[in-house]
Amino acid sequence: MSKEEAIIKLVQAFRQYGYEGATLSLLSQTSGLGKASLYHYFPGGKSEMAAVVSEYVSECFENMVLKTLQGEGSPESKIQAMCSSMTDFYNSGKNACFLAIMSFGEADKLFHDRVKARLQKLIQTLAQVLTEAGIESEIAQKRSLDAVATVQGALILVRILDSTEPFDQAIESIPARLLD
Amino acid sequence: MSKEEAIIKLVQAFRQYGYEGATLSLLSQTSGLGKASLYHYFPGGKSEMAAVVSEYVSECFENMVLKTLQGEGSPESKIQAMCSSMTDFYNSGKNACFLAIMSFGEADKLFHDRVKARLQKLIQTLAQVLTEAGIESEIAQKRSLDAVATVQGALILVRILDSTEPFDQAIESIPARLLD
DNA sequence: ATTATTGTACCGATTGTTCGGTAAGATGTC
DNA sequence: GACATCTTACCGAACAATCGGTACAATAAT
Repeated sequence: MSKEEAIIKLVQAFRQYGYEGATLSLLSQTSGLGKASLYHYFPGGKSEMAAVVSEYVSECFENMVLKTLQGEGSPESKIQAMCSSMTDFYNSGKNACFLAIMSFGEADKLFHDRVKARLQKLIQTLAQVLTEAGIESEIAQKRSLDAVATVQGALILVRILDSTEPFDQAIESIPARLLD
Repeated sequence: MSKEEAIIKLVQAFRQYGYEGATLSLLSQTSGLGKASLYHYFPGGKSEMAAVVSEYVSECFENMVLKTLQGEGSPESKIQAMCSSMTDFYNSGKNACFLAIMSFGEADKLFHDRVKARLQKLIQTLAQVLTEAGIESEIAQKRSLDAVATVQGALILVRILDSTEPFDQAIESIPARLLD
């Protein structure tokens, strides 16, 4: 098994159980690798596993979602593309957000700065697109923040309510909410 | 120390560290009670502590927030009152939402149904106020869902970004968003 | 005197982690 | 081509520490 294959399997475990809840034996079980083998790939132990997995997910997010905002095209089409890619990335809301997962308890102490930076980058990138659309910088910032919060909240509601409706609805509302 | 005082102290621990992260020694340390004392008050152990604390927080929420939606008065004033009481309840966003905390990992398995029911009650109560304001039932449902998601998301952003601005902004936007 | 509360010592199980070692393939030496 | 060497991938077993939980005696309160 390659390291990347291992990482992909670990993503699921951390997403579902959180940092504290994802025990080594669970990670071993989920990945199909023995505990000692996990330490072969991640000498830094559990925190390195979470860090590497976090990095991997962030790269996926950048390639799948952020990239749609940075290319050519009208702001409207970019935002539409972002909504579409977000639906894929979060699997219609069934995937919890890794940043949110890593903002609790021990994980927060370990990764707070990195998580914060990643979220700021998302908000800033989104706000940039809005200014391209002629929206004043301060308002663009506010709307980006609002959009990100709405999606984050929707991800929580999906998990609690056992329905993807909150996510679908949130995504649907994003374009109009950002561009007025 | 009375049981209620103990509960109040336990709230902080669960809120900050989550269910899995709140170890018994941490709960003992935070509450100032020895393990034996904790088991005296909560014979069911950690899961009972979480359940009782969860119940306590929910009652607080009902008395502080939901009650403002159920009394007399215009829908506008009720919603304004809800926003105000929510700001108190969540301490301007610095307090994480207990329902969200309890929707992860092991806690989700233990309390999923109860958490789901509480959230549904909030959404339904809010939608009820909107229908009083003459808004069509289906739209009322959607807007309530959206408002709750926005607040939930804002609570996450506050924690990650170390700023209460997302929460303040979310609360500020709620009345207009609900009543058009 | 009785009940409620608590500190201490302990339990088995599980935590994250490390060690020693195996199997296989690549690499080098002759 | 044959042998030794080295790296990579992996695992079973054990480590100290901590987990959630219990038993019981001591203390405090009534």
